Amino acid sequence: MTKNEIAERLEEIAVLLELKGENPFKIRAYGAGARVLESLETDEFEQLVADEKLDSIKGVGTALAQKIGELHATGELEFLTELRASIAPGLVEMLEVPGLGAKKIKAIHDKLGVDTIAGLAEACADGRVADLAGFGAKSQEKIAEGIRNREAYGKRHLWWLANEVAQPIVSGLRARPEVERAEAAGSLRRGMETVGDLDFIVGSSDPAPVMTWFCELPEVKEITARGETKSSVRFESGLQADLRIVPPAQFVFALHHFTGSKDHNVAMRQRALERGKSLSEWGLVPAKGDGTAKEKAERGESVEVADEAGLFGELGMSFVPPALREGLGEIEAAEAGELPSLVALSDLKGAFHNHTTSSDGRNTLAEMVAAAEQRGWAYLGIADHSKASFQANGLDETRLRKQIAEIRELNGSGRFKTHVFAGSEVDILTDGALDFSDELMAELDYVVASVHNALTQSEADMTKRIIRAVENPHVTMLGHPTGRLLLRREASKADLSKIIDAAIANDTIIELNASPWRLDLDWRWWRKAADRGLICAINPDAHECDGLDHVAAGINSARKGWLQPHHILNTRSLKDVRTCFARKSSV
DNA sequence: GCCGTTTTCGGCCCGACTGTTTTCAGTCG
Repeated sequence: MTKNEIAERLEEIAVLLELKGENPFKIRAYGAGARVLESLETDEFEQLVADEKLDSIKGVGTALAQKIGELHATGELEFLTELRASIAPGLVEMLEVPGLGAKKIKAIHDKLGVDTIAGLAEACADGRVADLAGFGAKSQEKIAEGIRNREAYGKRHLWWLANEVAQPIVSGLRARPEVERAEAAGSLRRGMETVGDLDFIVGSSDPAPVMTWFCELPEVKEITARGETKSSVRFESGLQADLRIVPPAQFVFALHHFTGSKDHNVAMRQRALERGKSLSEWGLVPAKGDGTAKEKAERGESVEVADEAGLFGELGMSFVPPALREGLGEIEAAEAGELPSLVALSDLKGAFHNHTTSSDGRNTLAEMVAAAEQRGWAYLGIADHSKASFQANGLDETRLRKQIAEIRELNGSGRFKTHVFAGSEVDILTDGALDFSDELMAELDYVVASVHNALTQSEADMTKRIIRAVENPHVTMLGHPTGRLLLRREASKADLSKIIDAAIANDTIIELNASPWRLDLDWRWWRKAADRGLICAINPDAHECDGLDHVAAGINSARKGWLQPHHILNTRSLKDVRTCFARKSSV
């Protein structure tokens, strides 16, 4: 069993133990074990298993090492099998209902004998839930509502769409006279590919009118909590938003706290404690002394900081950009002054994977180039679909040659300042062969090779198929390597480690497809891959002019992957990109 | 279940809000 599959099993154990009412710290240990496994490189993990050194991993002790070892060797774990058998799957599902946690689910199960969502809905309908100790009419109605809207409430939201909702709210908050500072925090600020809910942090000494303004936004469908300093609302789409208002002096601490991630915060707090201080959303206060952190902060015992850089500085660290705050080594790097200078949107000088009306785009070649010029890009790559993608009106050899000629003519005309590269998004056929001949591909400036069919091949077949394409000397870059569509379609099964190795060995670039629905290759792979020499191309996969702006989503992911400008092809000058393409095509 | 420059036991991050309670447990982030 692979390391990520093992991590999933540990996560499952954590959930099941929670429903059993186990010691919360034991539960946390399983969850922490799962996360630490996910962060390990596969080779590293396999070595540790071979050496029987699993317990040398921080967060993995004797018990977890034994269980991980058993899962790795046999793919099964008796402990888990028994645990599963002892808990009805319906109880696990109930965790998705807002307001229901392990304790309440246990009470419902123990006292009412209910072990399915349907059974719970019935128990709400006939009033049995309200009669339970610790429950009442309101809890019952909330649970019933949660079951009815389970699908919409449980759903995550694409970063891009959530950001479109969030930005006007941030602007609206900042425009209010009572508001000194306002930011969107949470996973949105960290640039995660999907977002569970929105978190707004406001610094103000007069919170009441701000709270009212927020709760009365026209798009609010329901107010799920309303207090003096915190309110939660739900929008029509099911997206939930929280507003927290703190005194201006505490704004930076609250912003940092609610930006997260949880792992990052835990590490930051531990670091503060090592220095005799306690960090919370209220401030950075001495760990010793009377009262809670909040009380100390209110007595003025917190250090004062003007911004987050000041907060990190107090803990002897350089500023950690929100994108890196995932608890994946950023604390250590910041302490050592070894944080990367992350790539920024302004570093991009163009992009390579874009479509026109020749295949399935909505704008013509000239319109797309004009849009690139408007954005100040030095170059734009056109890579329309190849003939195998007939559903996308892919170009055959004749139409492609005609397009190449058009592009050469456009470049020669001097009509646009933006240079156009003639490329193609060539289908990787089922067996790994390419949809165009080597001769035709040699006529292009570059080739993006992508998989568009037979996405459900076995891992072995898909890996072999993609590697064969990556090894073709005419393939400049691999497009959307896993084919995933966020929240809609799972990634294809493939051994990405092997594919990355093959790309590095063959001087082939891998795309970070910046379409907000794809963000593929996922940011979690990039840090180590780039360290080993993999070059990235951030490509919007634009199907219309405005689609070029999706590079911003790609930049978010690239930053999360610790990428710097020199890791990314499209930060290079026109001249350098030409050199890179020429080297590849002269092979 | 994990961890240790207070090391083999006793901690483990912490606060807001809700609902059901009369002082707090549960959920959430």
